[in-house]
Amino acid sequence: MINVTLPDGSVRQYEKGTTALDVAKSISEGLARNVLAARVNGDVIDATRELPENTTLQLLTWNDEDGKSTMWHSSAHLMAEALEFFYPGIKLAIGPPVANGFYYDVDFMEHSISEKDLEKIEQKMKELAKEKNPYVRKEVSKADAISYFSERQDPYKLELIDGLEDGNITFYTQGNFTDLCRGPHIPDTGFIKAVKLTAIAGAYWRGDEKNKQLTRIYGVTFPKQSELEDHLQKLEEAKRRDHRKLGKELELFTFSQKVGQGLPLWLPKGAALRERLENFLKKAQRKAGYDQVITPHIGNKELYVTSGHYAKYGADSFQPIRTPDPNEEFYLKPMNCPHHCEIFKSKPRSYKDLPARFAEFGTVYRYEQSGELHGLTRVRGFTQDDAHIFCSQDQVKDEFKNVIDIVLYVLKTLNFQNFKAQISLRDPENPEKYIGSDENWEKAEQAIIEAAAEKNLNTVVAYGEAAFYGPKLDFMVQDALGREWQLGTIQVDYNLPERFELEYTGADNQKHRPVMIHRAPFGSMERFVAVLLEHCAGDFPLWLSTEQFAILPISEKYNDYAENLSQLLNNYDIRGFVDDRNEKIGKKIREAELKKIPFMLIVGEKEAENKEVSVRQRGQGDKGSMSIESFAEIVRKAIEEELSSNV
RNA sequence: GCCGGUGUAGCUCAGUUGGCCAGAGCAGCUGAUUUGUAAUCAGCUGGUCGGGGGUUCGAAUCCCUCCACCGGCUCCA
Repeated sequence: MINVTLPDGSVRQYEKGTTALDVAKSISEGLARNVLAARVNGDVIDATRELPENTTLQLLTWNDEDGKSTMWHSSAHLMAEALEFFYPGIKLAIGPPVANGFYYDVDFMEHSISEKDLEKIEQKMKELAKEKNPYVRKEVSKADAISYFSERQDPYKLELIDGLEDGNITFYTQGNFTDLCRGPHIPDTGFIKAVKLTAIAGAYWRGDEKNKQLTRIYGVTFPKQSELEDHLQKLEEAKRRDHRKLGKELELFTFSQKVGQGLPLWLPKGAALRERLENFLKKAQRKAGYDQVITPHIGNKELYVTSGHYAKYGADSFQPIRTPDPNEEFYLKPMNCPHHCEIFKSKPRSYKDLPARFAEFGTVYRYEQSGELHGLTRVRGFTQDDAHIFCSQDQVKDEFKNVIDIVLYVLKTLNFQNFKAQISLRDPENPEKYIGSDENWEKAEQAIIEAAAEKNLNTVVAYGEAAFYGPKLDFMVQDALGREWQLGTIQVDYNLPERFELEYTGADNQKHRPVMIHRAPFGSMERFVAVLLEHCAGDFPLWLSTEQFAILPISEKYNDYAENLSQLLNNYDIRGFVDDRNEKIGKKIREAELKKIPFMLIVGEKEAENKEVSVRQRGQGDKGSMSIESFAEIVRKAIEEELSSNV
């Protein structure tokens, strides 16, 4: 007999040879139908494998992340089976589950495949799924594994086997398909009820662009057709919120082939939005003791030789700007830090001057690979809400906490609840990759960890993700498709103060090297606006809206009254316009709603007589009539509330 | 940069077995209408069919090439 401990703490006894699936059946048939895999003593294994004598068991279903990924992993095998049916002789590389489904990388050899072929592959997968073929696990020796894939002339699997230990190799077979695989897998293909192959893309073998490029097919499967439909609906919603689409519709920004790839043009409404965000942050920074500075868009080559960026990125960036003097070269600035270092150096500094905080909305240019460009999130010219703090090592922690406060204020004011904070530290295995003394690194890493803890941040620690010049703390949020984007960042830098030979005089009258902290709460104006657009679907908070109200006269007779109201609201510092076109009220309302204007003020005979306005709120409909003063008060209070989210 | 896809009016899109002057809706302009909470009606304007080259009696449609965009890969100070 074996003892099985379930998550609720209860212990049950079973015959030797019992599987997780048997346990599920003993609890209920319904549960058994939903069990995709099992967590046994911490490891996720097939639900069909024999349980050890003392087992802590958790049955995994579609509601568990591990259940889901097991299903998707099995789906990748199912897709491979279908692919081999249509394209005999193809070579399979790897087929793992990912965040939103699975993929398989395939070398199609002489075959070619396009999106049109996906449907027939889906159909075949569904057919195969209906056969309810079990996924059968088999342990094989390394020699047998090699001989199996040698016969099939699959160089990719052979390379993978080469890296595996003998005695630790397993094959999984379902139907007519056998694959090298660690598993685990779902009990049989019948669990897969809905299939959607989503995309074809290129991917390099082992992610190295020197290797052969394979064809990657992405797909997603579900245990119910309705779940697939929900998923597709979510994708539609994501498309609706896409910042590129909204940016065009709301006339915020555009691109021009003539101006160049990745170089956004901010339209009047977009520029107004940006200005509001900048002022919002400037105000917060002023309170936090920052000084605003301004530096030019280009810098002498010497500046970047000193900073080290010339050696590292010179050849892959925008090429130099020349002058009539053949010995002179200027570069577009790829970052603001070197300029700010020179500002620090502009006069002797004392410890009493520290921390010095220089802030600039600095526009920088980076030659990103053309395939990397994406709307406003990845561009070649962008404006960082940059600042550099020069402080002593002892001040790092407090400065970090102050910056965290600003970042949180920004995220909270704009209603980003689902952000992640990542602490990036050294890779303990490769200490030689980093510059700066061990002691300073130790101190800085500790300072970040403590600052984050004291600010109650929910953090993940990533070893080896630090920059070569210092550890950092990044804030990530998700876009409409669930892709993660880094917004705010705070980085410690030991490199530039060294290279620029920055120093200050300490209380001991000795020269000391300051620590530099880079930070950008938005990240960049471009990326932040993009993510914000997707986050709020274009429904900006009132304080950010370019047009806070639209006055809609019922007929042209009331245009004068409307114009007066508009002036009045302007005096209250509320922005908006009068839609004095000769159109029906229904049309004016529709268009104002589509333009995402927060308040529509409808005026006609009644309102003109009673000196009132009829207020309609975006997405909520009629709010009734009131005086213009009451309306102004409502707006004032709403904005005050939006901006008061103190940390 | 690489793989795959797309490019027709300001916007959204029809039109591709090569063939009458390249179409629609919205937007814009003109006029009628003077309107009560998500589209009033009529007329008009607008396109080197992404750029260049080629095949053909004839090209939006077929071929070559370049550019941009989209989905990925790689990269991201």
